[in-house]
Amino acid sequence: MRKEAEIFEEYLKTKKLNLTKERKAILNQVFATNGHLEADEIFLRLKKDKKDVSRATVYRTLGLLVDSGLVRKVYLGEDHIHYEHTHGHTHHDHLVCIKCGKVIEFSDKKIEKLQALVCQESGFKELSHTVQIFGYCKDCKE
Amino acid sequence: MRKEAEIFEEYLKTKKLNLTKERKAILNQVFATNGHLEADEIFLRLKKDKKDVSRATVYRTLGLLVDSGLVRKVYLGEDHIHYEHTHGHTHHDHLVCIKCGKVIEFSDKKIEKLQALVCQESGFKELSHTVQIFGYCKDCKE
DNA sequence: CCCTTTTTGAGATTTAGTCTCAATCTAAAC
DNA sequence: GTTTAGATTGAGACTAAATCTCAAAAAGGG
Ligand SMILES: [Mn+2]
Ligand SMILES: [Mn+2]
Ligand SMILES: [Zn+2]
Ligand SMILES: [Zn+2]
Repeated sequence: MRKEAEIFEEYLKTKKLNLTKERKAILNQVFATNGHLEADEIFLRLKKDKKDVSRATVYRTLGLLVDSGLVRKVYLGEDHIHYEHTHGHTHHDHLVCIKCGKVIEFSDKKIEKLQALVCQESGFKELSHTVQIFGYCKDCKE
Repeated sequence: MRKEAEIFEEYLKTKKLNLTKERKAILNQVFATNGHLEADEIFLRLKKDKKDVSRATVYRTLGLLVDSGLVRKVYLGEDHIHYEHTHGHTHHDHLVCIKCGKVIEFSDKKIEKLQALVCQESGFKELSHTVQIFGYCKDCKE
């Protein structure tokens, strides 16, 4: 498994961009966190760590990380986007509890295969997908 | 197939709310449109039709329509929500072309069944789900 | 060192959506 | 038909996510 900083730097090079200390700090913060992060959380954590970076740079860098394929956006039914790193994880999708907010990850090869089939039938070239199932988790249903 | 206004009125009654002319205008606008609407589009169309309704009322009523089950929110990868009416349609999900913006609808019973199975295994009670597949449509891929 | 390009941060801006509140409407009770 | 409590609305203030602007700073290649 190659290190994510290495991959990111390589990606940046192809765009003639540099891996600055700000970008590295954001990368590290994203990969230090398991689960689903919001942009502002990254901004605030870096501030606490005295690795201050502006909000603009956080958003700009998240965009680069998504483009590089190391990170993806996740829509969890809220009014803002979450991010999760994908490097070193198998692809998965989400069950979202609308009561307690818990997010359960699942992956299902069969579903993925059928989705690929749907795309094939439409002549559609898939780049990514997201599946969200909203409802009540085990603890919240009744 | 029961008329949507009837269903909406019934739903409103259970909440001790009335089907006002503003709510009716919004309902009509939503059901007059096939495809995916944004809140502001509804606001502007009503303005053009001289059936002026405030933005606040549009958002408030869309919330009621979603709660009533006649309409659902659709996330298409943009920074705002789309709405589509569900009454009289079979459930479907979406392929979204990231180049031309086209949205292709699909439905697949097998996928739905497998999703239900995933929920069952997690003890999760599904209320709704959305699947979005992003990529290039037939005309845009190459 | 010079020169060009990249990068950044502060803060302004945009935009979706929500909230407030006073005025108006509704409907049921009298 | 009057009264009255509750529902409804619109204008515009407000919030929050995300983007944009632009001048200053940093980096990189000679
Ligand atoms: Mn996840
Ligand atoms: Mn649709
Ligand atoms: Zn829960
Ligand atoms: Zn297309």
